[in-house]
Amino acid sequence: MLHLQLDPSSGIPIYRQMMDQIQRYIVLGAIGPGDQLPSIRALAEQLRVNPTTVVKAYTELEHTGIIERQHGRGVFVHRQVNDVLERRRDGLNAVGGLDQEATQLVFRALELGLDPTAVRAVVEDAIKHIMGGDG
Amino acid sequence: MLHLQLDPSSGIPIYRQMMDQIQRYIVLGAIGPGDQLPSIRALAEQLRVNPTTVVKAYTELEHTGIIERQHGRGVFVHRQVNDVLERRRDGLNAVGGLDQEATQLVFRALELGLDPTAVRAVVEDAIKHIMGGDG
Amino acid sequence: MLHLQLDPSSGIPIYRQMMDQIQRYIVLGAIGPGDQLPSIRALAEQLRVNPTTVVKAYTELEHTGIIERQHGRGVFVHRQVNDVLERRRDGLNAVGGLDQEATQLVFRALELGLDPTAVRAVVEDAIKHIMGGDG
Amino acid sequence: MLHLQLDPSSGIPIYRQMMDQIQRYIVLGAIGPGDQLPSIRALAEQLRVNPTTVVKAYTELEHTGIIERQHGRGVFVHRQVNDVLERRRDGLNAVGGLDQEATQLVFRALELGLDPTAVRAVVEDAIKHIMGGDG
DNA sequence: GTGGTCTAGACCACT
DNA sequence: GTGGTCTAGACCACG
Repeated sequence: MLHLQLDPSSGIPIYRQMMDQIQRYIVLGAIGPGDQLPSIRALAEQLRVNPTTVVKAYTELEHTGIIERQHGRGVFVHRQVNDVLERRRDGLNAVGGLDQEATQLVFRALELGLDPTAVRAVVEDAIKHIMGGDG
Repeated sequence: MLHLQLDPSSGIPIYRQMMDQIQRYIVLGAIGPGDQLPSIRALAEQLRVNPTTVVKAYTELEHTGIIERQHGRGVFVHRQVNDVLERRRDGLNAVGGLDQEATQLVFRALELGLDPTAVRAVVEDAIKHIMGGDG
Repeated sequence: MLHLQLDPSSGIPIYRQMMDQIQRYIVLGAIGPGDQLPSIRALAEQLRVNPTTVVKAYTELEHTGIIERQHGRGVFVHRQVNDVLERRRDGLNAVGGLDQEATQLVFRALELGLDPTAVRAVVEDAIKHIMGGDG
Repeated sequence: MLHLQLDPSSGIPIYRQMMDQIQRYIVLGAIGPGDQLPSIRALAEQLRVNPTTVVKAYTELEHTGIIERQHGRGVFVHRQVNDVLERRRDGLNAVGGLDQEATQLVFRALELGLDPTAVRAVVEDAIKHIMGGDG
């Protein structure tokens, strides 16, 4: 059962929040290649969001090759999803790995008035949250 | 002389880019409490953007308590800006405005096959890189 | 149906008049937490003002925590609006209740050359105007 | 010695704050007809404001007949200031520039959970406090 | 000179 | 449909 946590007032588009979280389930192995995802209608009802929002999230994920929609059958994790992730791994490495994102994070922290120690704490929290509490 | 670098095609609103960079100047100490900022018109001209866009950036920064606008006189770094930053430091440790970004970072790391220790190292490098280079 | 009365020649900015009146509707309980407010375009049309003026009123009200804007969905009375009003109540009490404002009012009256009886009359009018269910 | 208290960040124009307070001194009898007021230059220096701001305050007060400027001699409380105040008393009872302020006061009271009777009491206290304590 | 407000209208993003 | 951003330009108010 796919459980997504949405925050309409976060400033991040709902369809984006959905995409990110579905991707994470896949990366963490909670769902794998060929697994079926909830129907648009079901997910929309469950999350109390507009069906078109689900459509947008699924469409974007399909464009990236993460999922595949089969007419009349449903939505599934793409059978070659691991290839996609693999290719992405290489792509990120080519650009220089996570350095840029980490730098960005630290800058954002400074802009918010946090000091380095606070940044480390936030990162630790994220690590704990992801590695420890997965479904 | 405040120099801002704008990227109109980044997807990030121009006023947001301005806010972030001005905040950054303040956090890094390039400008301090009471210092005057460029006038709306001057900054608009310099950056080749519409004055109302500058107004929006300044207005939002004023709402956060970072700057202070004085009708007929100009725009200034708020005299109690350090109090504001201090309060943020305390307040945002619990609320975690950076949580999502940090989570994103860790997930990207997972996609790359890195472990938590490697993430910490990357973040440390970023901190050193940024904090070590100030005058 | 939210009915706002604007006076363009009052010297008070239109967006400020809108803010004040919407706030009053909420304080008086005419609209409550979660209720939807008129769309920007609808309100602009109804009041014959520019949509950006409505945007400004709504933006400021959002900053105070009174309302909540949801991209693509609409504008709503903030679900925790009562918390905001509560905090404001406390704030006013901390500063010394209404004494300061009342004193200010009487002083202003003196500056205008009014005597105490006239002040009482003005206050009575305000009470009648608000409590008496104005059109 | 005229002592004015200015708050540049109150939102109220500085020249207006000056006008209000000078008027208040006169209404309360601290200074009377024919008394000399500080020179523009002296007042500007004392209050650390732009001389043109003092000029504006004095000019506006002169237009209302509250003060008179005598070329080369200085600025004085108008010798017929009491006539002006008298005329106002008669004329402005109906117009009431205080309506909005009174309305604000009543609304704040509502936010505090006070009823109309309590508002009247607060206003009475303010009147007593001001009228009772004059020289 | 400064900032404050408002208009008219375009184009984009989200639900 | 909704809100979000940006432009161009006018006019007003303040110091």
